[in-house]
Amino acid sequence: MARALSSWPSLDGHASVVAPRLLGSILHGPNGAGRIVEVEAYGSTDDPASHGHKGVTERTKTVFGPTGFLYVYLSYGIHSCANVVTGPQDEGQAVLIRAVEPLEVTPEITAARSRVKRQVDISNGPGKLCQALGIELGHDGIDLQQQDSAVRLELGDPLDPAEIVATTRIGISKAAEKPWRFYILGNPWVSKP
DNA sequence: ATAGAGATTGCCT
DNA sequence: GGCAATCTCTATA
Repeated sequence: MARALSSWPSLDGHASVVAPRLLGSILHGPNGAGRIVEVEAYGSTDDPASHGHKGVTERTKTVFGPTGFLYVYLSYGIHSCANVVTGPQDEGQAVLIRAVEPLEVTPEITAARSRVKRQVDISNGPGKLCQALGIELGHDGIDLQQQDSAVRLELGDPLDPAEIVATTRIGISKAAEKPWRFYILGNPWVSKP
């Protein structure tokens, strides 16, 4: 039995495998673009901390959709957080983008993050980068591979493993021991080096 | 129906 | 360092 080929083969693996592969890639949003410097993997049935763990809901249906699509959810009822759907379709896996380094701090980004004091506070957190790049709930479910999407992903070459740090995830209580947070060693935009 | 936790952030003391 | 803001989902009645 062959299953349908993924439209984006390099993302068609377990989130914990795909996550480090996304480091160094460019995320484009309405306000500008940023280089991904920190991510976290969320699995499905193997990961109690994942939104996909308990099956499809109105909020999480995108996670069970095609690989390479954007999953945006509202965190604490306030902040948008952006994820890349990975893994075989219908499994409910995704990679949370936790921090980006802006390629250029555009006027739109500055306006969206006008209260920051330190430069890195523009986008060194999952809610912050969404606000900076202009990613909102309404972008949930769009195809990151399409060139004309409001939010899209430009895959870069895989980084040297020596540049990547793997450690535990932040802000969760379940499955907190899994080393599924990945960031670029020495990058100042990482939220918690 | 109601209560409580949650992949966060920013302002307060 | 503490805590409010405020949406979604789950558990309990």
